Amino acid sequence: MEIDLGQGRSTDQVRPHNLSMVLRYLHLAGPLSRAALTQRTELSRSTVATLVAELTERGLVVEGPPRSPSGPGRPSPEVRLADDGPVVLAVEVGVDSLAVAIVGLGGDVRSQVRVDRERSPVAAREVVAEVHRIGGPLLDAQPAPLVAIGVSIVGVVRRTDGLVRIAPNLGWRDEPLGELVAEAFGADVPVLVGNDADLGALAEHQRGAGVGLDDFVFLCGEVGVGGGVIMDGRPLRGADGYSGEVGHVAVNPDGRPCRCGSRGCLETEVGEPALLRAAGVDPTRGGREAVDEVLHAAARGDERAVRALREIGGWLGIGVAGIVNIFNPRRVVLGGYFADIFRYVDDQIGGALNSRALPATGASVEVVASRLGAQALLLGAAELAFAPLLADPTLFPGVPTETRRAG
Amino acid sequence: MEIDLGQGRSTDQVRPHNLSMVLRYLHLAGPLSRAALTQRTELSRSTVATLVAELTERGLVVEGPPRSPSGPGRPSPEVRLADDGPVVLAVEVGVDSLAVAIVGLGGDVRSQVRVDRERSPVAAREVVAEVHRIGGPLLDAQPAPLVAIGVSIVGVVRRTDGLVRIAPNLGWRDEPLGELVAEAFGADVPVLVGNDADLGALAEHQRGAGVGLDDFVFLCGEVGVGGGVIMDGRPLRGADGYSGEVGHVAVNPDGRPCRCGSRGCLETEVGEPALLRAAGVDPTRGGREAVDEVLHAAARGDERAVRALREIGGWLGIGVAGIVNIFNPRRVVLGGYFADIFRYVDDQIGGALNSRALPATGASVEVVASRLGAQALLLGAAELAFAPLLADPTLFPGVPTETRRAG
DNA sequence: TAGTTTTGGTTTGCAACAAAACAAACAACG
DNA sequence: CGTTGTTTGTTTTGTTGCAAACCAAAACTA
Repeated sequence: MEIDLGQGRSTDQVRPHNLSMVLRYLHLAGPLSRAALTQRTELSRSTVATLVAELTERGLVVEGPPRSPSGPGRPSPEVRLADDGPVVLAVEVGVDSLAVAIVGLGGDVRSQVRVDRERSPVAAREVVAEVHRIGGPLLDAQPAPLVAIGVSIVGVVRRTDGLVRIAPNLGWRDEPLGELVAEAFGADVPVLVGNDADLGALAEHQRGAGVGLDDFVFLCGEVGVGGGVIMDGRPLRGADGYSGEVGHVAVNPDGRPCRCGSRGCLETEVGEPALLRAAGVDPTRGGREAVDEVLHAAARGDERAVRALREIGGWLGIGVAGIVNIFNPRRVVLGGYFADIFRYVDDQIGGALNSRALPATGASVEVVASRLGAQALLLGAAELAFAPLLADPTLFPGVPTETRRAG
Repeated sequence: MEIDLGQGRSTDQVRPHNLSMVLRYLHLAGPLSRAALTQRTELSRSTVATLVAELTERGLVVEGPPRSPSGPGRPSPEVRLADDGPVVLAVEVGVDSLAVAIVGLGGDVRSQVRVDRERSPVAAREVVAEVHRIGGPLLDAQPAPLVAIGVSIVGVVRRTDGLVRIAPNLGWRDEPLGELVAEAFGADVPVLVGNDADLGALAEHQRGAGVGLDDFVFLCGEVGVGGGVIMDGRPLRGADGYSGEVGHVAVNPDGRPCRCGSRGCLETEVGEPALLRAAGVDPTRGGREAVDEVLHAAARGDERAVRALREIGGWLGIGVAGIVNIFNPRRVVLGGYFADIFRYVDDQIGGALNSRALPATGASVEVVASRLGAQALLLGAAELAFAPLLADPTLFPGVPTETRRAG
């Protein structure tokens, strides 16, 4: 029961912190003049100069000529992320597809491959082999230094070690996905694994519909329903990293039984199979085309499709209202197939919020569709992989030039 | 859409941070030798010496003789919080009672008064007048400098300004409670208002059943059900501060209608009135005696009381399981009247967790009763009031001795 | 009483940022 | 086309705050 309040701070932790801040501004806001950096960081000009110099020396940023239309006064050189800076490998293991991408700082997707997948259980080793088959060439084809691998997975991931505790749609239990990936790529870089909805939230927070918001929830509709929560500007994790699993919020007392043992969970009522079933499409087909079929039918005015969407929208609204009551987010971002059906269910979600959310909480929330769409998970995986470097840019370049305090 | 990553850090922000850390260690862990402080903070001896010297000069701590049974080596003087250091006024506006206390650093309750209250709507001004009537003498009777007033209220509080948006049990809507209290006491100190469950969580985290845990949920049973959530060591707030309002999680599809417009909410199924009604006690009576009556009856083996407790336990278990799924806490702490009935409902909550919580999440959680009991809310209010001072001890003593950077 | 251990106190050194003074680069204006 | 004003980069100097090293002090141990 030792109380641990963390460590005291010494002067030499100031520098990494400030380096991190400058790098993160460039990472999120894009190229900025040195003058703009001094303004944003509220540091002095001399300090920003030394910080940029150090980042330049480390090969993370470059200073270019000032942007053309400058005002009066001496123009300030533009600082931007180096083209030959570090990259990460982002991997997305989804229900319907596998994707791999090379991503640089600033969310810059250098190359990308996506392949379809059968919607059936597969061994983890097979998936990893396939990932390596399509990802290997990408890695070989690019010269920039790889610093980490980030993996997004449709499943529940333990925070401490990245173990995939359960991934129902893949038929996995307790698969050490990170280790398998590291092994396959023979890479001596860290491999970080995250839940897809958590990573979607991360990506939307930084480059999507959650930019500038400290408190929002990302809701990801697939076969199941995943949730990723950002509170106070930081991902909600929980004791083991399972926080934000909102797929099993109860929405329909008379609903179908759920694999969690309950009945009428959000997941069973608004997962993709529920929509297809309601619309009279074979739910075992699944995938984007099946959903598109329903949407097209609805656009044509097909009665059954419209009714199906309305039904899903109703339950989704109830679920969103519950989530809003619990988390009090500023915004709810709908991703996965929810983004596709959003314009058909928007009104109903609004209605549910009006009738079921607590007045104070419901009034201040906004529901929108994902802005990153299919890219969200890959970008989130990249973000996960870049996180350590962004938190302490002195980790790069990798070869430690001097002894560093353990952390 | 300006991205704000906060400010860069300069060397002179290091000192306040380290002062804060030392003070918080003493605040939470009690008296510590200087040697122990160097160990915990991982700072050098010389730094700790100057930090303690500054805190001593500010009148926050004192150095006393070493504790008697010391080992070999030069004994290290014991540093403890100053007896004549700052105090706060803690106010608790509950359903059944009002309480006021003078609290020093370290959670030291110097004096305290509690009076019963009728369970009926009252004007905010009347409540505040009563608080002043019982709290004024306490303030007059103690010499230490008052630095803030903290108020716990059974209601939903807006974070930005402490406005009480709604307090159903008091019949309040949009009452500027903080302003009223400040006015009544004519005090020129800040008045901070917080939701009771949030403050209970804060108190349990620091001095109760949540000590040392980074992730836990405090569930407070009264007429309604409030929730306070600590995640990653910090209170969950949400966009407006309404986060953690778990009273309206759906637990019973066939339950009674709730004032929120839904039906079978956690609050309607396990609030105090639900227990009394199930046990055949007049629910309008309410209060501790009524609950005690049920508990005594159950202890005697009274069939109806036992069944009532089992019924409540069942719904509470379902609610807890839902909350556990969403937040993945390490522990759930039951406060308010839940603490009193805990030993009767323990098993059922465990059963519900087994059957309804997701395996990974449910396995790592523990449900316990509050350790602070009736003191929790007052201590939480005190903690709220002390928070600014603990975060930056240079705020004390109040008279600014030199210009300080705005922030 | 002498040796060992641990800590407090003091001095010295270093890292990092701020502030001030100066130089450079541009726009606007006459 | 030169002058003036504005803004920024650069260099120098000063300050803050922590660590490390050394010595002295205060206990225990034999």
